[in-house]
Amino acid sequence: MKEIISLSKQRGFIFQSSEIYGGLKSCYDYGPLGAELKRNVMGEWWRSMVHEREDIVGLDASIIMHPRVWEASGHLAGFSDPLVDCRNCKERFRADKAPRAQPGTEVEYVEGGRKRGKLLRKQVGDRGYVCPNCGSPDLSDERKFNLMFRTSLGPVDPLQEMAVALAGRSLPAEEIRKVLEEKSKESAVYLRPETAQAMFVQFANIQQALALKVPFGIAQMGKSFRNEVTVEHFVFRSCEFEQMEMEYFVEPGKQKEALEHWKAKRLEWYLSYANDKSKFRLRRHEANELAHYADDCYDVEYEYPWGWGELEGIASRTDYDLKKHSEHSGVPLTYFDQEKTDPVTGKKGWRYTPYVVEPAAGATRTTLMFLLDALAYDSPRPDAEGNVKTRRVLKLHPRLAPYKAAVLPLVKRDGMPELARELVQGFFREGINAKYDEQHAIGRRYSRHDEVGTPYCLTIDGDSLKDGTVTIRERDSTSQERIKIDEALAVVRKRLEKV
RNA sequence: GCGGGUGUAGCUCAGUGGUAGAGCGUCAGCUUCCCAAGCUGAAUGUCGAGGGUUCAAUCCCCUUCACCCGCUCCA
Repeated sequence: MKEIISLSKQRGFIFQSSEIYGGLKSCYDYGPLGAELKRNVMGEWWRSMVHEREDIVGLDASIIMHPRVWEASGHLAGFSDPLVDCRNCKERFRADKAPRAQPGTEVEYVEGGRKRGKLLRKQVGDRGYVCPNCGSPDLSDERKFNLMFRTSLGPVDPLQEMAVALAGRSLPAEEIRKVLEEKSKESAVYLRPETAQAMFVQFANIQQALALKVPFGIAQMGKSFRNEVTVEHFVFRSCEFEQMEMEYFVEPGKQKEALEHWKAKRLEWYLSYANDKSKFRLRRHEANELAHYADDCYDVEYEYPWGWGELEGIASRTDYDLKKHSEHSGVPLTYFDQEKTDPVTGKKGWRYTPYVVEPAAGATRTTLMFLLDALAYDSPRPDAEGNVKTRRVLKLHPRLAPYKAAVLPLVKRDGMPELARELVQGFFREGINAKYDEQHAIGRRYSRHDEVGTPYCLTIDGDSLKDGTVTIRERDSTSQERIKIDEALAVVRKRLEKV
């Protein structure tokens, strides 16, 4: 992990946010190379999910939505669970998920929450639960921890409203909180904690505008925000992250089939870009870990340096979301199929609320995963000087690589730079991100491009000027072949084609 | 949030209670026609931030910020 963090910084993939100010917890910036990589990851997702599918369309919704969206989705309630710290074992847990115990009864627990040690006794408090980890009733106060970022929309400063409301009044903490809550609620809006809701909220608009027939899907990529309890593992879990989600709407009863389709399809997508296919797996959720809206769920997991972790969740969300939004908004979010027979009435024509299968991937995580998957070291070998060097190379899939080709004049004279610049312009005209590079000796340029994953290096040498050929060097094997300059573009384009 | 660790040049790291070092990299010049080449020269640090102890702190103490490794939830 340290390797990839270090490489990320050295080569301009990922920097810590606001680093000169000491950095900001869990916030990261994608540098020149990282920006390209992440764009490519997301571009490939969009291509496979939207462009190559007749049944899926795209959406790019506002990050700030009507606050009632989150009321309907359950995020406002579900995301403000009371959290409690255990004073004995220091565990932090959700009060509503803690084991219940009769207030007043005396319980035994081990000091520090260890397996063996001093036995302590204490009565269960009025709240009627104990620590799920060590069983101790010695707990901190419940604290509300809202996972959504809240801000205020509009020019009115809610703090001023609060100040006026509270001026000169002496109230207990609970009362003050009520006033603050009420005053802030008037202008309160939230940064979306997932992109999914917009696709439910715009279901009817999209279905009608494009005259879509079930089954169909709506896909969206973009930023989401969550005040995570703990942030960890570099960009793996951060408060600001990027998602790639798709909601696939199907006829009730067809969700199982769709889930099967998407779990296979999505795993295959990752594998088609990855080097080490043994590090991927599908894991089915246990009944007790399913979200309240889901009736089944699979995770695509990757074996990160710290163990197996999630890349994408493929959930069968039932008709929960559309129904909830329909209830809260009063707008029917249903689909009418003229051909089908209504199973209840037996008449032709069936109006129903579609079921949803949702492959929801983390774009930020996927970017990190591809970096981890790509990092490789060749076996050490001596260089021209006899010093043993280990080649570090990012074996990124060519379609994900920030630069597709580097165009290098072997030396900076005799017209080589001019010819190389001409060639690189040709790539730009084709929309292929190539890089002209004339700094340093050729070996060092190869090495730098290996480290950022550039799959092909095209070198203009003396022969190029005479016979119009160029050498093309392949990143992983470092082998070279000589091709015609006129054909260089076509050769690279051909190799970039998705297999 | 708790425990353990880390923070010194662009990067990787060494170091000492008395005005800071290496390797690599960077820049300039010369040389160089294929895998981090050579020679010459040059630049670079509020030693993470704030406070304290001290004649003197990068080093000792306190606070704080950030990251890494464990413990738990999500994409």
